[in-house]
Amino acid sequence: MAKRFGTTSTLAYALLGLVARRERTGYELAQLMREPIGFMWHARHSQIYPELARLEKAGLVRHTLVRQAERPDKKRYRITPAGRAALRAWLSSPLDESPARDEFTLRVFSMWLARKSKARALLSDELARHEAMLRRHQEVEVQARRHLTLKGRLGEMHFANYATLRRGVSYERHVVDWLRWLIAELDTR
Amino acid sequence: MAKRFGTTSTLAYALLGLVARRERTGYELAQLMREPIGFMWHARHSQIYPELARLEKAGLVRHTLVRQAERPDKKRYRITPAGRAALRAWLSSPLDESPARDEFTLRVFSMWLARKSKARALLSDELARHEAMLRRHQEVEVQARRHLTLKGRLGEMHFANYATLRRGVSYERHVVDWLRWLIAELDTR
DNA sequence: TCCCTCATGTAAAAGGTTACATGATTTA
DNA sequence: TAAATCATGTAACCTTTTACATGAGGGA
Repeated sequence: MAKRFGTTSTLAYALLGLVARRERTGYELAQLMREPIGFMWHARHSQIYPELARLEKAGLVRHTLVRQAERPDKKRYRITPAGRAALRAWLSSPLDESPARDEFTLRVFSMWLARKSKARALLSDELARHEAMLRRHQEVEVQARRHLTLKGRLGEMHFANYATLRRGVSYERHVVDWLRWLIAELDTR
Repeated sequence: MAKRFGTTSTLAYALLGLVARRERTGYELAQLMREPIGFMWHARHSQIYPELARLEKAGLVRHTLVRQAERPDKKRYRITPAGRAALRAWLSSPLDESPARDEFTLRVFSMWLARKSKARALLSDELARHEAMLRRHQEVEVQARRHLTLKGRLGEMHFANYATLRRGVSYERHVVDWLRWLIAELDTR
């Protein structure tokens, strides 16, 4: 009979998804939650450390202590078979659409209250930010494409990386296009 | 000297943005947080009613009681000059990027663990959902375009509506394109 | 008869951010 | 000398979800 694992949050699966790929310390996971996977799910170290403890209590990960001389000791976590099974089960579990929270678009919705100069500033700032993001994503995408020739499990893992990066590029491109259209419209009126 | 309004959450501005357009009851706001504005910022009635009370205490909205015979009485809220000022100030306040939380892409990131049939099911379900959303957005966009000829404040308000809808259409189109690419890639490998 | 709509709230719990706490080593 | 990196944690607070609570009227 299979064990139940209490309430398992999405953060848990974000962490499991990273630890499934290779062993990680809490510190490393906190770094990763900024950049590569952070574009999909963000978390701070204050949330990560307790969550790792919970995952370990549930038997989904286990850690070994790595003693260090010049640096603080660290805990290296790896996924257990139960953890991998939980992650796999989550993949095909029903997905209910996550509530949208887009503060920028919310501002655009009330933009008609602002003076045109303020509105323009808001839009061009955002455009600059997304143009920078687009460039950054594209650079990483080029690197990721190199690993694509691999076959088997490892190849599929690299392909998953590549697929999520493509999404990032596609997303930023759509935002940039929309913002450029919006700025042009605003200048015409 | 201008009054300070404690900590004002993004939800507060979502509500103010709606009440600035026309008087609303809490119940109506809760409906709106599902569909039109709900695509930008979502909230439940259990969050909305207390927030309206806070906004009123801060002097940003005021309500009048509307007595009804066959239905429960309701509170009709309208924005105050201070509320409109707060909303305007928020528009040009510094915007820090909101943390990404996209459970679907997170699943794609760990998709390599699943059997191909499961992965396909996950992707085509999501594709169907976004294709439906795209159609729905496009329909509303057509209606919104009709109001675009108006001039002045009202015209700019309708333009803001139209702009956010365009964003919705653009977003859904990017997701649909990405998912179609991903499914095609998966079938090729 | 049962569920949905209208209409407003409160309470408990979960999820997430900010701040507090420590301490050695390296870089500017 | 000041700040950043490595490395782990806890506590207080705010935000959001889920559940509890009430009650009349209309439609399947």
